[in-house]
Amino acid sequence: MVSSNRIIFHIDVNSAYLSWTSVYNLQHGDTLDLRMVPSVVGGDPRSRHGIVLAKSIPAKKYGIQTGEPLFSARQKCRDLIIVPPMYDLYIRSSNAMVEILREYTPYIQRFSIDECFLDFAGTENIYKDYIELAYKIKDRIREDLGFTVNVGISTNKLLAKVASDLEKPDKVHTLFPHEIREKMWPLPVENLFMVGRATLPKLNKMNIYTIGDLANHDVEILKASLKSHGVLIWNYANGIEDSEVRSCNLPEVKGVGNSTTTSFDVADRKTAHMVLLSLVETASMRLRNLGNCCRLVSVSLKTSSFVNYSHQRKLLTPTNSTRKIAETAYNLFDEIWRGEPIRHLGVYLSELCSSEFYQISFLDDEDTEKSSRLDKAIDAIRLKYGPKAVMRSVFLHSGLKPMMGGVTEDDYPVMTSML
DNA sequence: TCTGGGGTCCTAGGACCC
DNA sequence: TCTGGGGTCCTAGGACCC
Repeated sequence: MVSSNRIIFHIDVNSAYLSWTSVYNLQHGDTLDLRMVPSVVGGDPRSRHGIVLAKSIPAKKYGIQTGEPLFSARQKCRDLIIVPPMYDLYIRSSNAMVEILREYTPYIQRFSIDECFLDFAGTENIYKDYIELAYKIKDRIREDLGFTVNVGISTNKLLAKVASDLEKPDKVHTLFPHEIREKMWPLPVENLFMVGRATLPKLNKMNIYTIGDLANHDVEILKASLKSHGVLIWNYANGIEDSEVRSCNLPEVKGVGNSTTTSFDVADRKTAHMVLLSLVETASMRLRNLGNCCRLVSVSLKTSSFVNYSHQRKLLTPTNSTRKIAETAYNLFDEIWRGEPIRHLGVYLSELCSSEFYQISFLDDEDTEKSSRLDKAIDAIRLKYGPKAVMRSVFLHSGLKPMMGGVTEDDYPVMTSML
């Protein structure tokens, strides 16, 4: 049951990756504050990872956007400073922030590495003024940790999130239901959560340009053309949203996947299999760490001309065996590959179930049991000595990493399109 | 030196069953 | 005896988020 007058905060780290790198640099003797100059965090173009992951506010003024190629970002600003990502630092910075937030309420949902929802249910007698509280939290994070956040305040998560996005950086905004018309409706419709680059042109075609235009459009017409998504964004435009701040009972993981853009085009089956094996090593280890088996294995690929396709297969019995999953992935790949040069390969394991059930049946199949014990032993060594401690001999001198894809120990909160 | 990687959810079409 | 129709499962593709 959701109370109608909840108080929800949305905390959003300003230019998260960039701020965190900047603070780290300043703390280590650097004198330049990257946040004050046109700068971005970006991948390495030599390995074909050259996109903007985060931008400073001055970089934004040049029209630089997250996700855009560094090549094009540099054309917009010749003096652009580009720094590499530091993922370990980002996880530590995120955790440090959450530790502070926990002092104010136990009801915290980590929505992504740099965003949290806070629910202040049952605190009416503790906090007299929530706006004052928001300033206190914001300033506390800045003083203790050195980076700034925006705080959005409202009665549901959607409105709080829109509020925190209003004006940056280092700001507190409210967006209560009575303020929707004045503060939210004039905004461009693409600012609304869940209106992405495919939906925007469809809305524009219907003469919808602002969130207010969407809110006041006939919902039946939206439903006819955009199906359930049309109803969802119409509700959002009207501030209607009632999901819980999920601080516990987190939804179970639906699947684990790893994918990679290779530093060169893969042109032969054998190399493709090696990349797939490397991805399966990472994904299946994550699966085992979760205590799960999967029943569905999917392989996806992107060609050098950016065409995507995928293929999947349901297994007769669930598994978490590296060998079994890799063999399935090889077969799937061989069945779909049309022979073009490959830029990107991915493996996704889903339809998960607990691995405990299958412990017993391992005894039936000597081969499966052996393979499971081997996986376990290798996982333990990698946990203790690092992922490079054990590698399959095929990777020796291959120039390929034996375990591709990220998210291992510190499985940080997943980012999703669900509130 | 041009375009990432981790997710969740939805839809459409075809197979298959009764 | 000139072609229904509902339900479910499977698969591929694409939407969205950060």
